[in-house]
Amino acid sequence: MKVPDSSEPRDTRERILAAAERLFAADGFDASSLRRITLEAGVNLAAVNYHFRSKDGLLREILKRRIVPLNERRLAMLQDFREKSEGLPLTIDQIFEAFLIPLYQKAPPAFGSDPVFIKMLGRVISEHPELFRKEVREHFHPIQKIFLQALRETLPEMPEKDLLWRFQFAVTLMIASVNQRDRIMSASGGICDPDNTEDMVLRLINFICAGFQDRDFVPSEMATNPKENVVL
Amino acid sequence: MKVPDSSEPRDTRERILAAAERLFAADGFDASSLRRITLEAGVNLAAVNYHFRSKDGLLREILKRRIVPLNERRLAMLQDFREKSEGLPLTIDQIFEAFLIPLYQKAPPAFGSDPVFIKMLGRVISEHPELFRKEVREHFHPIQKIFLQALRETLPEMPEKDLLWRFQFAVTLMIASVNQRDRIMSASGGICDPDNTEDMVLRLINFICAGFQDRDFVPSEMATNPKENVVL
DNA sequence: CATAATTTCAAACAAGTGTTTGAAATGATC
DNA sequence: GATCATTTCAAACACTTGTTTGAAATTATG
Repeated sequence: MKVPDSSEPRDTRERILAAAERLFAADGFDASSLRRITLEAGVNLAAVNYHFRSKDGLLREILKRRIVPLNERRLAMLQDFREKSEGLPLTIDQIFEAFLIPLYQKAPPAFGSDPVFIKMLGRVISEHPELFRKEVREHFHPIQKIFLQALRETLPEMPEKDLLWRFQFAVTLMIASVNQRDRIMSASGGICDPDNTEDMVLRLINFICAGFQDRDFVPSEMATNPKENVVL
Repeated sequence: MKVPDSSEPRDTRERILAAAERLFAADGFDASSLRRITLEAGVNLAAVNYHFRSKDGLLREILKRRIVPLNERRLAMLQDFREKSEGLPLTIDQIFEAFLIPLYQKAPPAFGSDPVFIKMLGRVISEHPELFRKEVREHFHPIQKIFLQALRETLPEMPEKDLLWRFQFAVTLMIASVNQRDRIMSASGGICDPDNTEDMVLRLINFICAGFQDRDFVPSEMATNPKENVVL
């Protein structure tokens, strides 16, 4: 063993998964070489291909390990709210609390105070959207369906397309807020601190729920008929 | 010349810039090799290093070319609104129309119907946040300051920190909506179509402006005191 | 037209990538 | 304790990357 703190005997797989998740989140998928991952994990280079077939296989394994318990926590929280409200439709706040908060919780086993998984998710989604289309279809779509149904019960008068768009904006913002934490921090002059996860997620829920409120928005003529030759 | 449609004589620089911007937007910075870029541009491989010093230099040149006219269009639109409203504070809708719409316009010279630049921006921001920190400081921060000031005039009673956070959410969502267009399309079953740029940007403005409306949000006990050992 | 500066080009360079290999080490099983 | 399967390891493989080189072609200048 190369690493000094090698305690457990047969944890090669786990060490690789932990190091890879952390590096993917910090530097992205392509930028995290297998040599770097195996070095940080304290295992041999060939171990990744032995245990996970390929680098892609390693990513898929990380995803599988995280998504299932994440969605269980989401559904449990939604169920708790349902029991409390006894038949009445949930509030938008409750729906998005159940949808967002589990994402920003430390996933066991924890690798630090960061919500590493969603950070990794954001990076890989924008870097290699095709790499886990299958996992998205298999694990995210069913959950999304459940939460969309809850939203429909709460907002029965909202047109389907409006509801869908706003929900997609919510998911997009949810992912990107973690992904762009550096930009947020620097652009706000350090006043907005995405590392204060609890503060950020509550503000996020508040912003998203406000976005579901109806308002009468009439785009200006400049928006619909932009002048000059630049067309929208 | 390798390319069949070589018409103009000394446009090597422009051809590289155009091909690179398109490829960076479509596949990301790392995934777009100089060989691919120069092949699509119909120029020699070494031309990039000759004209732009390095691959990083090429990216910086693209950024410089786009950001300046973009911000000019933003300020012009803001000024138009100011003249129309004669001293009165602008509406939130007007502020974000001026901030967002120029971003989604085709930038001249146009390479297609896509708003290529913001797509590229989103990819590079999440892939290499450090690569254009300087450009952000130099060109984005001043603009942001102007629009934040306008928001402050419109919402004088909102606490500074709340205003800043919501503005950062707006910027984050603005970038990510283009960046995650594939995910949005697939997750909504094709109902939400980000390629319909005009529709998306109007919905985006509506969603963002709603997020600036005040509402009384009290996080549930589950949000502030999550049960079990998973801490926020 | 000759000379000088600029630009293009094919070729090679050094470094890094994911993956494979086959032998050594370790583990479990009888 | 011998036999078998599993796991580890150093080394090499085939490939791609951004960059450099020095000569050829082109353009501009006197």
